[in-house]
Amino acid sequence: MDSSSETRSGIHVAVDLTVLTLRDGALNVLLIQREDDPHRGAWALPGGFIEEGEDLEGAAYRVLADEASLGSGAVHLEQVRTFGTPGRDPRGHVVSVAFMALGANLPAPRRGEDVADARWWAVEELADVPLAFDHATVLDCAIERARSKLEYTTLAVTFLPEEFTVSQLRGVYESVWGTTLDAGNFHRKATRTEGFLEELDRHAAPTGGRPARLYRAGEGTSLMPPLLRSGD
Amino acid sequence: MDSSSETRSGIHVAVDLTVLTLRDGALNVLLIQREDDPHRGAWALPGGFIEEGEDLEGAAYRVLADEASLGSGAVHLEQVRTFGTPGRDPRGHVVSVAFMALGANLPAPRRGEDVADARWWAVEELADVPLAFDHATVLDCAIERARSKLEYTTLAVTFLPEEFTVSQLRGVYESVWGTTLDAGNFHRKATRTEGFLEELDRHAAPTGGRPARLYRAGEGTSLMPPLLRSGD
DNA sequence: TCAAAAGTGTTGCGAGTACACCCATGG
DNA sequence: CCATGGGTGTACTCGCAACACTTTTGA
Repeated sequence: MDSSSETRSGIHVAVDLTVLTLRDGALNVLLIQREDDPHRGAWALPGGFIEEGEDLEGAAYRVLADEASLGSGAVHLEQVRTFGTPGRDPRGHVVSVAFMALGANLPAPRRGEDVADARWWAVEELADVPLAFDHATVLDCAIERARSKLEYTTLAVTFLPEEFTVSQLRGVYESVWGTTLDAGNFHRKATRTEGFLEELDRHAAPTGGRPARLYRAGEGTSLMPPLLRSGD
Repeated sequence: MDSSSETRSGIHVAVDLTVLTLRDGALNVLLIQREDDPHRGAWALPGGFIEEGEDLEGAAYRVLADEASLGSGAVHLEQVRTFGTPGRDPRGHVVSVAFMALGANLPAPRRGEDVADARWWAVEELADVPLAFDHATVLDCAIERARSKLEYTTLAVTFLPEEFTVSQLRGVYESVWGTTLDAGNFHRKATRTEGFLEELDRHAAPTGGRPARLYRAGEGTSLMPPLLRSGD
């Protein structure tokens, strides 16, 4: 990735990543602080230009490794949308394919090359922070995609470790949606939906009450019928 | 658009369009027959390279005009997904942003430049036809998007003229989904869903039975609760 | 009068919501 | 014993599927 600020001729293709995880029960996104112009010092989504012969997903995984020091192991990567309005990048015409990456317990990032700083931000506290380029729009788009995919897919489990309790799963929904859900109804719905959860014989260590049974992700990927955000 | 078959260096960005309409109660897609290599003589989705400084949507509308002789008036254009696997185009590394365009009563296409032929195909009869590049995948992706968006948006009306009957609207769902729906239940659902339909005082000419009231599209864009494909 | 299409009524079922209530553990 | 969280039972409501039925036209 050429991070100089000179204008470049031709159309360039980039990927931008919205990396989401849960930290302390809040939805967090990984931002990097730009070391170079344009938008030097501003916070931005990790991203980079794709190289000739490189796959879009491949480029996304490369950026994940370079700028976020995250391996491809425990993340769910998915294309969101492509942004290509001329002028969105002052260096020239850049068409950027936005991805979202979801993971469980992602580590604090090491800062990569061309990056002044990198850290997790709670999406709630991000309202006032001006982001570089059109990344505020890209971020909104990815978050809305994640929120809606929780409704009709089993994607929520990607925010959790391999073994988890129903309460933890409910916590994912509550954190991502910013709502509260009825514990009993959620338990029934989650455990009775075919393919969502696989019951284990073990229990988690009690946290002040009755110990919760452990589950792991089931085989299914779609939730039918879906789990709807109530206050919609 | 350079349609020669020589390999080009650098990464190129294109748009590919899945233009859908209803003809004789069947979902049809517009394909063009390629005049030049690669895939000379094969049927393909209309598409073209974007020019520097050109918007993605702008490029899509330009292709619609050039290759399908369709104005931007009566089509709903929407981005679907971006395909960028190296090798999908033998000329070099081409990243293609797929769009779907939906319209009512779209005219028989004039063939544009670099196009040997252009015509509508019923998507049903397309199973055996080999398409150029990865366009079979792109087409499937767009059709599935259109099918699912009928469920939770008011998009179905874009397949109809400005004034239409509830039966015609039901016909859209039946054609696109390839199902049959209960006429009475559909009528209730469509007319009672807030923002979907706006009732007019006129009736359509009878077609062998009681004349149907005319409606036009309402203000709303989302269907809540959604209209689900039953056999899912 | 009959066929055909538009539109309404009715009933039963499946699923969600609210909330009461029991279960199992630690303090 | 009590507090806390896990998990179940139950009553109410809402929306849909099925399908019978009425309305309004042309032949």
